[in-house]
Amino acid sequence: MLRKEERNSIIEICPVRNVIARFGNKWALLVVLVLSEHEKVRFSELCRLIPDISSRVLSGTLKTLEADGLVSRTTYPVVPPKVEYQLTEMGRTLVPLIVQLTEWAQTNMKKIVAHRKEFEAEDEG
Amino acid sequence: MLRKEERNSIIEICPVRNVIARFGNKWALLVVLVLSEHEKVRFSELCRLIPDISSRVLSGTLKTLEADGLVSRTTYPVVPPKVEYQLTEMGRTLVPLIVQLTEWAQTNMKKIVAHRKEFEAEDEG
DNA sequence: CGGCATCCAGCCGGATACTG
DNA sequence: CAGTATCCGGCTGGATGCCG
Repeated sequence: MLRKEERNSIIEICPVRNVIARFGNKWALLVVLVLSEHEKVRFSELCRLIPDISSRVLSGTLKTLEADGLVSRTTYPVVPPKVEYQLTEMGRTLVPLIVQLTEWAQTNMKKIVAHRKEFEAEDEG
Repeated sequence: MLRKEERNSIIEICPVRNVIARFGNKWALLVVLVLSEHEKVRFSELCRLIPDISSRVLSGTLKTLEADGLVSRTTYPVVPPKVEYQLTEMGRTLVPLIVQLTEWAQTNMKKIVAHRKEFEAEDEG
């Protein structure tokens, strides 16, 4: 779950790598984004909001985010169980960056895709 | 190299996922960052500037970035071969975002690491 | 010098099934 | 409901070696 330290090297000196590693997580950013839009979200809600994620992976993603202190988890002692997730303060500070990222992506995606096609084409010929 | 389309789902509708996928690439962001600091860089220079990357992986990373149109590659017809990489205009627009990301990381890393330790500790107990 | 080919290990995440 | 357990395929990236 928590990746194990990533052996030595620049990595230890460079905090970025650690963060980026999180973002490498296929669903982490999306989960943060979704949480940023909903205040408090139950596990099953997240499952519905992100249809393609399996419960196992969602669970793992949330646990990582929680471990990092980006997400907090609240359990209610009721039956059936109820658990709510929400962004922490720190988690919320990350949101604007992710949004910018998505905006950049939306702005440039067409060009990128086009360029990629071109590139592959040349590669073939 | 170019990951193959990622099967259907939100993914296709959501450009973000594509971009994030790139950033998931272990070295992509760092390469962009390094390129942003050096204008034109030769392959071997990059190898030195990022000691932990293997030539094979660096090559792949650069090719992906090139395919996306974030990096341009110039070959000089000389012996021994000389190849220079540099950011494209679009690539440069990405740099500020990466920088912000790194700044966020630097700002929050201590807290994150601490939180992670705590979390693991509880988990054990 | 600037790669690509090959090989190979580890991790990531998907599917499925099962619990308190 | 909210996960965990298990199994497993695929991709990523590291090491090494060769080639124009």
